Amino acid sequence: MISYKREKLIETARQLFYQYGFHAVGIDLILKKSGVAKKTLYNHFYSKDDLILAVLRRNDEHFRNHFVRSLENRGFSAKEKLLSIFDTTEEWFTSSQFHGCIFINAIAEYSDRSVPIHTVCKEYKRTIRDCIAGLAREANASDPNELADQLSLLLEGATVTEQVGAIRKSAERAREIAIILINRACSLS
Amino acid sequence: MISYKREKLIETARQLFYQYGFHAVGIDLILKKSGVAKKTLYNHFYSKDDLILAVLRRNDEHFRNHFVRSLENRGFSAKEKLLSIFDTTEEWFTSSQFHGCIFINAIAEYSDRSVPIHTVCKEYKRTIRDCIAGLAREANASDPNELADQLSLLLEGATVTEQVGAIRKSAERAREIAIILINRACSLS
DNA sequence: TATAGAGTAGACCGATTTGTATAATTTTAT
DNA sequence: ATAAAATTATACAAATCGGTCTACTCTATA
Repeated sequence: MISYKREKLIETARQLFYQYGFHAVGIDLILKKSGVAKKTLYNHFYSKDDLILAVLRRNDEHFRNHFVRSLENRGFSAKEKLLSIFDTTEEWFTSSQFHGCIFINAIAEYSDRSVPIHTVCKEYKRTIRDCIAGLAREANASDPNELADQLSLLLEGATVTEQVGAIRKSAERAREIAIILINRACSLS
Repeated sequence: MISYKREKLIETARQLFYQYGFHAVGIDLILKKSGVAKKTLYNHFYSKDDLILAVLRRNDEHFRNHFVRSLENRGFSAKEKLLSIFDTTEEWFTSSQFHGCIFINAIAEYSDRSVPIHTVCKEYKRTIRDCIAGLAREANASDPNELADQLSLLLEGATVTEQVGAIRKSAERAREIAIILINRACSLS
């Protein structure tokens, strides 16, 4: 028995927070856009921060599923999968309504490392890195952890650069650098 | 004839915006922390957004001065200067009260590309890239613009990764990748 | 048919938001 | 020294903030 109102709230809030920011978007706007009553919101969530947490966790699930699935479909070898990360990323960039990484955006507004919103974002980033490290291990990289950290750095850099919009073709650029790093780390295999 | 009150407001606002975000920090808090009267603020600035713009422009000046000066002092050859970017960056990361790049943080809260706050941030990023491109040209890189874009991407990636805090030693990592890219681009000289 | 759970609309709360207005006081320049 | 400018403290406005609460409606199931 899932609640459609709850889903509707999360999805509406996600879109608004992603585009306009977390502090900039008020509860009332979310209610108006979703067509849900205020009481219902506070029936499902303790507070606005709790709703934000739900949005981030939902985004985590969706994004990670999308991430992993696209890796499965795209590459055959682990090395190809590592590279295809940047193809998936490029598709993300060119999709409509791209406003960077919502977790990065959230951390920009919640810098206090002790608040749950911050830690959830940090954990997500760690999970993605570990996912990449698994692929690097599969690809027999000499130092899979280091390669994962490197590719993560490229990913973040491309995402933020694309968000700013002052420099173009970030995903392609990150991909090219990734080729160099992957070949370097997997030269033995 | 510079206004001390104006300077005080900008610096106080800079600290608060940088740590807590732009929407999260209200005018009243800035006034309280700076010890300046509200009328004085609106005598110097049209609005809160105008104050934010002043903060960003001030940050632009300071950061760019610091950036260029540290490059002058550190490296001797253009190639060394390019690399020393990441030493300067590492110092920045380890300084107290690091909360990422204020321009990136601002863009996260003001995604609308038509608002001045967004464009000022974008222009800043472009200026830094062009500064790096100048060094790359000095270093006789085969494609100085491409090298500048690559190093900018590394810089952004390291900054955001450090801000999140899930992966350590981002500046050193970016530096190591930079060595590879610089040597590749300047192999002829 | 009766009941319980979930949702709705909207009033209401106190606090806070950006920004204006007023009047007294201090600083500055000539 | 005097006039002008700048700054002060504070009250005020209108809107919005997150959140609580009441009263009413709808629907599913026992």
